[in-house]
Amino acid sequence: MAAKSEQTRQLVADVALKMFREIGFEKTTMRAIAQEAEVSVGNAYYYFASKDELVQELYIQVQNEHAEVAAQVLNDVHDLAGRLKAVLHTGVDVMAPYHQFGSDFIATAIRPTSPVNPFGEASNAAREASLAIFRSAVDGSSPAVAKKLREDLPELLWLAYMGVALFWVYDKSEGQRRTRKLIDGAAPLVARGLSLAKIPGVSKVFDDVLGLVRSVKEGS
Amino acid sequence: MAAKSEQTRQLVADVALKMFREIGFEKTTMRAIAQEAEVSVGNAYYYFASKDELVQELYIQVQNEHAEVAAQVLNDVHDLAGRLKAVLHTGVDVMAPYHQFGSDFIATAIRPTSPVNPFGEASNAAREASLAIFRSAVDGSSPAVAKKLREDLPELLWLAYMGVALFWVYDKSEGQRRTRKLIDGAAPLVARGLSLAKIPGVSKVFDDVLGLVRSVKEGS
DNA sequence: GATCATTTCTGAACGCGTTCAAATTCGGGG
DNA sequence: CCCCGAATTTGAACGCGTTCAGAAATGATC
Repeated sequence: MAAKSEQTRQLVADVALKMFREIGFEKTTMRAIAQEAEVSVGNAYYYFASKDELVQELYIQVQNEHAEVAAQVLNDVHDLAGRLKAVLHTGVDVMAPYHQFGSDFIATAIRPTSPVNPFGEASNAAREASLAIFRSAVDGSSPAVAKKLREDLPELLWLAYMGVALFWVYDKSEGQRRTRKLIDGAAPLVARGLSLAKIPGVSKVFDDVLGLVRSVKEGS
Repeated sequence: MAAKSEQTRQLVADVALKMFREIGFEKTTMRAIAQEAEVSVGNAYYYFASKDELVQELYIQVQNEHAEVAAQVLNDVHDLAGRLKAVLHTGVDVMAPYHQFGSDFIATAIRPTSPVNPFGEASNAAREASLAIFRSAVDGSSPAVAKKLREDLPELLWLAYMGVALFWVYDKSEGQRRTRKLIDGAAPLVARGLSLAKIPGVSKVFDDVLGLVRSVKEGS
């Protein structure tokens, strides 16, 4: 029965995520996970090559939940500011249970060799899923976003989202109220700022920003 | 002789920084530092409570060097774009020897409990020194920056600088050419973007951005 | 049911950052 | 010169993430 193997894997992952949530990253030792799941340490390593891979498991799960919840909410909102708010707020919502875990997660994720590094190979799928949310938020908005912005905007918004996530990690206000405030304030501002692209003097600056983004994105 | 104590401290710090530069963060173990400096492991810990504090030593040294070099270069440049370029390029210059060390440094620094966290208490002095560079770059520029921007701009630029540093860490192009390109492209764009603040329709958006920044910066 | 390769599992061991009780060295007062 | 409290130094020990040789369970083949 191949299910037995998968069962052990799930057991370890479930125990780990539960402990991450309840007692944080550092106190959740591999030995403690193994003991709680009633397997040997080596057995946990048979399924997860490192503690980081257990973090990746969490990352994927949170990401999937975000995509699901955001898609739901986006059905009812049509202006760009509202859609941005929706995506960002739902993002913070799904991360909420892991707030105390956040700084350790980011310290792990920021290392280029980490499987959870959002810019890295190992999380291509997760990043694409996350990018798709922003693409949907932009493409589905009415009034429509200026054509020339439509291609690069989702990626820039996703980058901004990484910034919001960083802000959220450091946000010690109760319920991370300041992050909510930032989202509520920034989303309409971004929408209004983008609408300025029609003003002739401003348009050129926008073009140059996009040009710079594109030239820097590619290597060389 | 109190100098003997200081001598040991310096010896440990010097050996550590040299090893950080030459073989990176992970291979520079506390045991290796102790052995190279010909002291016991415990003795190294007598002067530095953790490996992180040795990283802090490096951080302060790099910061001081940046302040010094930047102040020098700023004497000869007067337009905002040029001054920004100068500060950013010199920043990258002084970090250069530690590029391979960068990701480990940032992973350490991003943890709120770390002494090198740029937003944390322990590096107030270093942050103020860094902020002062940007304040000088803004205040000393001619033509002058719009009055209403002058107070908050240095902090925002410093924040952007943190972003550039992050980009630099991930930049695997030879000599970090892409980071240089980003700086050369972004600095004039920022200067031009700021000059748009005079356009009536744009001015209001700027005001709102500043208002948001201020309201989010303070708690609650 | 016996055989055997493969998958799954075990726990001791390694090197790491860090801690700490004890040993050593130092410097000033008798 | 000697003594003593403080500063400095030592190295064994702890818990951590990770590794790995080998034991146990599994399932395909006859």
